[in-house]
Amino acid sequence: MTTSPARDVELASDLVVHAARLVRAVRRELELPAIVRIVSLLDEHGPVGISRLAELDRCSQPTMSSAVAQLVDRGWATKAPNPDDARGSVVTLTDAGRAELARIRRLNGERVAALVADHPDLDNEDLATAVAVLRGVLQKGSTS
Amino acid sequence: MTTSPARDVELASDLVVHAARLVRAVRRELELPAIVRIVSLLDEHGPVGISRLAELDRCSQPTMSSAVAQLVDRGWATKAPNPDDARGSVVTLTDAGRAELARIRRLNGERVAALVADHPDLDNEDLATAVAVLRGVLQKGSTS
DNA sequence: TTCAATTACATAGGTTTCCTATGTAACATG
DNA sequence: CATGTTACATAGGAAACCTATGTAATTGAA
Repeated sequence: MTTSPARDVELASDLVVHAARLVRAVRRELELPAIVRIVSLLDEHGPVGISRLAELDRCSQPTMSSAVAQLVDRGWATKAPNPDDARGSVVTLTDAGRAELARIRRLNGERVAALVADHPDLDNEDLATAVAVLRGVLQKGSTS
Repeated sequence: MTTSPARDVELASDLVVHAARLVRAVRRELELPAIVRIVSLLDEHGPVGISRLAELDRCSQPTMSSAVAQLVDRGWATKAPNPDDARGSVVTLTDAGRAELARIRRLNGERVAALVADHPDLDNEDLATAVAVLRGVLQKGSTS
Protein backbone atom coordinates (compact mmCIF):
# COMPACT_ATOMS: atom_id res chain seq x y z
CA MET A 1 0.00 0.00 0.00
CA THR A 2 2.39 2.74 1.13
CA THR A 3 6.16 2.86 1.05
CA SER A 4 7.40 0.87 4.04
CA PRO A 5 11.14 1.11 4.69
CA ALA A 6 10.96 0.10 8.35
CA ARG A 7 7.77 -0.34 10.28
CA ASP A 8 8.79 1.41 13.48
CA VAL A 9 10.24 4.41 11.70
CA GLU A 10 6.99 4.87 9.86
CA LEU A 11 5.09 4.56 13.11
CA ALA A 12 7.20 7.21 14.76
CA SER A 13 6.39 9.61 11.99
CA ASP A 14 2.72 8.73 12.04
CA LEU A 15 2.61 9.43 15.74
CA VAL A 16 3.57 13.04 15.14
CA VAL A 17 1.42 13.42 12.06
CA HIS A 18 -1.68 12.07 13.74
CA ALA A 19 -1.03 14.03 16.88
CA ALA A 20 -1.03 17.22 14.86
CA ARG A 21 -4.23 16.22 13.14
CA LEU A 22 -5.89 15.45 16.45
CA VAL A 23 -4.94 18.76 17.97
CA ARG A 24 -6.38 20.75 15.11
CA ALA A 25 -9.53 18.65 14.96
CA VAL A 26 -10.18 19.18 18.66
CA ARG A 27 -9.49 22.88 18.48
CA ARG A 28 -11.91 23.24 15.59
CA GLU A 29 -14.69 21.15 17.02
CA LEU A 30 -14.55 22.12 20.65
CA GLU A 31 -13.07 25.57 20.08
CA LEU A 32 -10.67 25.20 22.96
CA PRO A 33 -7.99 27.86 23.31
CA ALA A 34 -4.42 26.65 23.41
CA ILE A 35 -4.03 27.67 27.02
CA VAL A 36 -6.11 24.79 28.33
CA ARG A 37 -2.90 22.82 28.12
CA ILE A 38 -1.49 24.95 30.88
CA VAL A 39 -4.49 24.41 33.10
CA SER A 40 -3.74 20.73 32.87
CA LEU A 41 -0.09 21.39 33.68
CA LEU A 42 -0.98 23.41 36.74
CA ASP A 43 -3.26 20.67 37.97
CA GLU A 44 -0.47 18.18 37.55
CA HIS A 45 2.45 20.13 38.95
CA GLY A 46 0.85 22.50 41.40
CA PRO A 47 1.93 26.14 41.83
CA VAL A 48 5.04 26.87 39.80
CA GLY A 49 6.94 29.69 38.17
CA ILE A 50 6.63 30.78 34.58
CA SER A 51 9.96 29.55 33.27
CA ARG A 52 9.42 26.15 34.83
CA LEU A 53 5.97 26.02 33.24
CA ALA A 54 7.50 26.84 29.87
CA GLU A 55 9.91 23.97 30.30
CA LEU A 56 7.14 21.58 31.21
CA ASP A 57 5.06 22.65 28.23
CA ARG A 58 8.03 22.71 25.86
CA CYS A 59 7.34 26.26 24.80
CA SER A 60 9.34 29.47 25.06
CA GLN A 61 9.26 31.61 28.17
CA PRO A 62 7.59 34.59 26.48
CA THR A 63 4.90 32.29 25.14
CA MET A 64 4.24 31.07 28.64
CA SER A 65 4.23 34.59 30.04
CA SER A 66 1.52 35.52 27.63
CA ALA A 67 -0.38 32.29 28.22
CA VAL A 68 -0.37 32.86 31.97
CA ALA A 69 -1.60 36.40 31.44
CA GLN A 70 -4.52 34.98 29.50
CA LEU A 71 -5.21 32.42 32.20
CA VAL A 72 -5.27 35.14 34.84
CA ASP A 73 -7.47 37.20 32.56
CA ARG A 74 -10.02 34.42 32.40
CA GLY A 75 -9.83 33.79 36.11
CA TRP A 76 -8.44 30.30 35.68
CA ALA A 77 -5.21 31.05 37.53
CA THR A 78 -3.58 33.62 39.73
CA LYS A 79 -0.09 35.02 39.49
CA ALA A 80 1.61 36.12 42.70
CA PRO A 81 5.18 37.19 43.37
CA ASN A 82 7.34 34.41 44.72
CA PRO A 83 8.01 35.24 48.38
CA ASP A 84 11.36 33.43 48.26
CA ASP A 85 12.62 35.12 45.11
CA ALA A 86 11.41 38.54 44.10
CA ARG A 87 12.29 37.88 40.47
CA GLY A 88 9.94 34.99 40.15
CA SER A 89 6.20 34.44 40.13
CA VAL A 90 4.00 31.67 41.39
CA VAL A 91 1.13 30.64 39.16
CA THR A 92 -1.72 28.87 40.91
CA LEU A 93 -4.84 27.22 39.59
CA THR A 94 -8.11 28.75 40.84
CA ASP A 95 -11.35 26.94 41.53
CA ALA A 96 -12.67 28.29 38.26
CA GLY A 97 -9.62 26.83 36.56
CA ARG A 98 -10.26 23.47 38.11
CA ALA A 99 -13.88 23.68 37.00
CA GLU A 100 -12.76 24.46 33.47
CA LEU A 101 -10.38 21.53 33.55
CA ALA A 102 -13.22 19.27 34.60
CA ARG A 103 -15.39 20.64 31.80
CA ILE A 104 -12.72 20.06 29.18
CA ARG A 105 -12.07 16.58 30.43
CA ARG A 106 -15.75 15.81 30.27
CA LEU A 107 -15.92 17.04 26.67
CA ASN A 108 -12.90 15.02 25.64
CA GLY A 109 -14.12 12.07 27.61
CA GLU A 110 -17.45 12.01 25.81
CA ARG A 111 -15.73 12.12 22.46
CA VAL A 112 -13.38 9.30 23.26
CA ALA A 113 -16.02 7.25 25.00
CA ALA A 114 -18.00 7.33 21.77
CA LEU A 115 -14.92 6.15 19.92
CA VAL A 116 -14.20 3.29 22.25
CA ALA A 117 -17.85 2.32 22.01
CA ASP A 118 -17.93 1.71 18.27
CA HIS A 119 -14.31 0.64 17.99
CA PRO A 120 -14.17 -2.85 19.45
CA ASP A 121 -10.44 -3.36 19.15
CA LEU A 122 -9.59 -0.34 21.30
CA ASP A 123 -10.10 -0.08 25.03
CA ASN A 124 -9.12 2.15 27.91
CA GLU A 125 -5.88 0.30 28.33
CA ASP A 126 -4.89 1.17 24.79
CA LEU A 127 -5.77 4.75 25.56
CA ALA A 128 -3.54 4.64 28.60
CA THR A 129 -0.76 3.19 26.46
CA ALA A 130 -1.15 5.99 23.93
CA VAL A 131 -0.86 8.61 26.64
CA ALA A 132 2.15 6.85 28.11
CA VAL A 133 3.86 6.83 24.73
CA LEU A 134 3.22 10.53 24.14
CA ARG A 135 4.42 11.29 27.63
CA GLY A 136 7.46 9.12 27.11
CA VAL A 137 8.42 10.77 23.86
CA LEU A 138 8.33 14.10 25.61
CA GLN A 139 10.53 13.11 28.50
CA LYS A 140 13.76 14.98 28.78
CA GLY A 141 16.56 13.40 26.82
CA SER A 142 14.57 13.45 23.65
CA THR A 143 15.42 17.12 23.44
CA SER A 144 18.55 16.58 21.43
CA MET B 1 -2.02 13.86 43.48
CA THR B 2 -4.33 15.39 40.88
CA THR B 3 -8.10 15.60 40.78
CA SER B 4 -9.36 12.28 39.46
CA PRO B 5 -13.07 12.17 38.63
CA ALA B 6 -12.92 9.21 36.25
CA ARG B 7 -9.77 7.62 34.96
CA ASP B 8 -10.72 7.31 31.32
CA VAL B 9 -12.03 10.84 31.07
CA GLU B 10 -8.75 12.15 32.40
CA LEU B 11 -6.87 10.00 29.94
CA ALA B 12 -8.90 11.32 27.04
CA SER B 13 -7.98 14.85 28.00
CA ASP B 14 -4.35 13.95 28.51
CA LEU B 15 -4.23 12.44 25.05
CA VAL B 16 -5.07 15.79 23.52
CA VAL B 17 -2.86 17.76 25.86
CA HIS B 18 0.16 15.61 25.27
CA ALA B 19 -0.46 15.48 21.56
CA ALA B 20 -0.33 19.25 21.42
CA ARG B 21 2.87 19.30 23.43
CA LEU B 22 4.46 16.71 21.18
CA VAL B 23 3.59 18.61 18.04
CA ARG B 24 5.12 21.81 19.28
CA ALA B 25 8.21 20.07 20.62
CA VAL B 26 8.83 18.39 17.28
CA ARG B 27 8.25 21.56 15.32
CA ARG B 28 10.71 23.41 17.53
CA GLU B 29 13.40 20.76 17.53
CA LEU B 30 13.25 19.53 13.97
CA GLU B 31 11.87 22.73 12.47
CA LEU B 32 9.50 20.85 10.25
CA PRO B 33 6.91 22.93 8.39
CA ALA B 34 3.31 22.01 9.02
CA ILE B 35 2.87 20.82 5.45
CA VAL B 36 4.84 17.63 6.00
CA ARG B 37 1.58 16.24 7.30
CA ILE B 38 0.17 16.51 3.83
CA VAL B 39 3.10 14.68 2.29
CA SER B 40 2.23 11.81 4.58
CA LEU B 41 -1.41 12.04 3.54
CA LEU B 42 -0.53 11.93 -0.13
CA ASP B 43 1.63 8.89 0.41
CA GLU B 44 -1.20 7.19 2.18
CA HIS B 45 -4.11 8.12 -0.07
CA GLY B 46 -2.52 8.61 -3.46
CA PRO B 47 -3.48 11.42 -5.85
CA VAL B 48 -6.52 13.30 -4.58
CA GLY B 49 -8.28 16.63 -4.84
CA ILE B 50 -7.85 19.54 -2.50
CA SER B 51 -11.19 19.40 -0.72
CA ARG B 52 -10.78 15.71 -0.08
CA LEU B 53 -7.30 16.36 1.28
CA ALA B 54 -8.74 18.99 3.59
CA GLU B 55 -11.23 16.47 4.90
CA LEU B 56 -8.55 13.89 5.47
CA ASP B 57 -6.36 16.37 7.31
CA ARG B 58 -9.26 17.88 9.26
CA CYS B 59 -8.47 21.38 8.09
CA SER B 60 -10.38 23.95 6.07
CA GLN B 61 -10.29 23.97 2.29
CA PRO B 62 -8.48 27.31 2.01
CA THR B 63 -5.86 26.07 4.43
CA MET B 64 -5.31 23.05 2.23
CA SER B 65 -5.24 25.17 -0.92
CA SER B 66 -2.43 27.18 0.53
CA ALA B 67 -0.67 24.11 1.85
CA VAL B 68 -0.73 22.46 -1.56
CA ALA B 69 0.61 25.63 -3.14
CA GLN B 70 3.54 25.42 -0.73
CA LEU B 71 4.08 21.77 -1.53
CA VAL B 72 4.15 22.52 -5.25
CA ASP B 73 6.46 25.42 -4.54
CA ARG B 74 8.93 23.11 -2.84
CA GLY B 75 8.63 20.51 -5.55
CA TRP B 76 7.14 17.92 -3.19
CA ALA B 77 3.89 17.61 -5.13
CA THR B 78 2.29 18.55 -8.42
CA LYS B 79 -1.16 19.99 -8.98
CA ALA B 80 -2.90 19.13 -12.25
CA PRO B 81 -6.47 19.76 -13.39
CA ASN B 82 -8.75 16.80 -12.89
CA PRO B 83 -9.54 15.43 -16.38
CA ASP B 84 -12.92 14.13 -15.23
CA ASP B 85 -14.02 17.35 -13.56
CA ALA B 86 -12.71 20.68 -14.70
CA ARG B 87 -13.47 22.24 -11.33
CA GLY B 88 -11.17 19.95 -9.46
CA SER B 89 -7.46 19.37 -9.16
CA VAL B 90 -5.38 16.30 -8.63
CA VAL B 91 -2.49 16.60 -6.22
CA THR B 92 0.27 14.05 -6.67
CA LEU B 93 3.38 13.33 -4.65
CA THR B 94 6.64 13.75 -6.55
CA ASP B 95 9.81 11.73 -6.10
CA ALA B 96 11.25 14.66 -4.19
CA GLY B 97 8.21 14.54 -1.94
CA ARG B 98 8.74 10.85 -1.30
CA ALA B 99 12.36 11.52 -0.51
CA GLU B 100 11.37 14.21 1.95
CA LEU B 101 8.89 11.86 3.56
CA ALA B 102 11.64 9.29 3.99
CA ARG B 103 13.90 11.93 5.53
CA ILE B 104 11.26 13.04 8.00
CA ARG B 105 10.47 9.49 8.96
CA ARG B 106 14.12 8.82 9.57
CA LEU B 107 14.40 11.87 11.83
CA ASN B 108 11.32 10.93 13.83
CA GLY B 109 12.38 7.34 13.89
CA GLU B 110 15.74 8.18 15.42
CA ARG B 111 14.10 10.24 18.12
CA VAL B 112 11.62 7.58 19.06
CA ALA B 113 14.13 4.80 18.81
CA ALA B 114 16.18 6.61 21.42
CA LEU B 115 13.12 6.79 23.60
CA VAL B 116 12.24 3.14 23.29
CA ALA B 117 15.85 2.34 24.05
CA ASP B 118 15.97 3.95 27.48
CA HIS B 119 12.34 3.37 28.32
CA PRO B 120 12.06 -0.32 29.12
CA ASP B 121 8.31 -0.44 29.63
CA LEU B 122 7.56 0.84 26.13
CA ASP B 123 8.04 -1.10 22.93
CA ASN B 124 7.10 -0.84 19.28
CA GLU B 125 3.80 -2.49 19.95
CA ASP B 126 2.90 0.28 22.35
CA LEU B 127 3.87 2.75 19.69
CA ALA B 128 1.60 1.01 17.23
CA THR B 129 -1.19 1.12 19.78
CA ALA B 130 -0.69 4.84 20.28
CA VAL B 131 -0.92 5.49 16.57
CA ALA B 132 -4.00 3.30 16.32
CA VAL B 133 -5.67 5.25 19.10
CA LEU B 134 -4.91 8.60 17.50
CA ARG B 135 -6.10 7.31 14.17
CA GLY B 136 -9.22 5.93 15.77
CA VAL B 137 -10.10 9.16 17.53
CA LEU B 138 -9.87 10.92 14.20
CA GLN B 139 -12.15 8.57 12.36
CA LYS B 140 -15.37 10.00 11.09
CA GLY B 141 -18.14 10.04 13.61
CA SER B 142 -16.06 11.91 16.10
CA THR B 143 -16.89 15.03 14.13
CA SER B 144 -20.02 15.81 16.05
C1' DT C 1 -32.93 23.01 -22.57
C1' DT C 2 -32.54 26.24 -18.92
C1' DC C 3 -31.90 27.88 -14.60
C1' DA C 4 -31.21 27.18 -9.78
C1' DA C 5 -28.46 24.58 -6.39
C1' DT C 6 -24.23 22.48 -5.42
C1' DT C 7 -19.35 21.58 -5.67
C1' DA C 8 -14.29 22.59 -6.17
C1' DC C 9 -11.26 25.74 -5.63
C1' DA C 10 -9.08 30.60 -5.16
C1' DT C 11 -8.59 34.97 -2.84
C1' DA C 12 -8.98 38.42 0.82
C1' DG C 13 -8.48 39.59 5.38
C1' DG C 14 -8.00 38.59 10.02
C1' DT C 15 -7.00 35.82 14.36
C1' DT C 16 -4.51 32.68 17.17
C1' DT C 17 -0.39 30.81 18.50
C1' DC C 18 4.11 30.91 18.89
C1' DC C 19 8.96 32.51 18.24
C1' DT C 20 13.48 35.38 18.64
C1' DA C 21 15.55 39.39 20.32
C1' DT C 22 16.13 42.28 23.93
C1' DG C 23 15.45 44.95 28.23
C1' DT C 24 15.05 45.09 33.42
C1' DA C 25 15.29 43.94 37.93
C1' DA C 26 16.70 40.58 41.47
C1' DC C 27 19.82 37.04 42.91
C1' DA C 28 24.53 34.78 43.22
C1' DT C 29 29.50 34.85 43.31
C1' DG C 30 34.14 36.10 42.91
C1' DC D 1 30.93 45.51 44.90
C1' DA D 2 31.25 44.33 40.20
C1' DT D 3 29.85 40.76 37.09
C1' DG D 4 27.42 37.15 35.50
C1' DT D 5 23.08 34.64 35.74
C1' DT D 6 18.18 34.03 36.29
C1' DA D 7 13.14 35.22 35.99
C1' DC D 8 10.21 37.58 33.67
C1' DA D 9 8.23 41.34 30.49
C1' DT D 10 7.86 43.66 26.10
C1' DA D 11 8.37 44.38 21.14
C1' DG D 12 7.92 42.77 16.72
C1' DG D 13 7.06 39.43 13.54
C1' DA D 14 6.16 34.90 11.28
C1' DA D 15 3.56 30.61 10.70
C1' DA D 16 -0.61 28.27 10.60
C1' DC D 17 -5.41 28.53 10.41
C1' DC D 18 -9.98 30.24 9.91
C1' DT D 19 -14.34 32.58 7.98
C1' DA D 20 -16.37 34.97 4.29
C1' DT D 21 -16.89 35.31 -0.33
C1' DG D 22 -16.20 35.08 -5.41
C1' DT D 23 -15.88 32.19 -9.70
C1' DA D 24 -16.34 28.62 -12.70
C1' DA D 25 -17.94 23.86 -13.56
C1' DT D 26 -21.48 20.26 -12.67
C1' DT D 27 -25.75 18.40 -11.34
C1' DG D 28 -30.64 18.23 -11.27
C1' DA D 29 -35.09 19.56 -11.72
C1' DA D 30 -38.78 22.06 -14.28
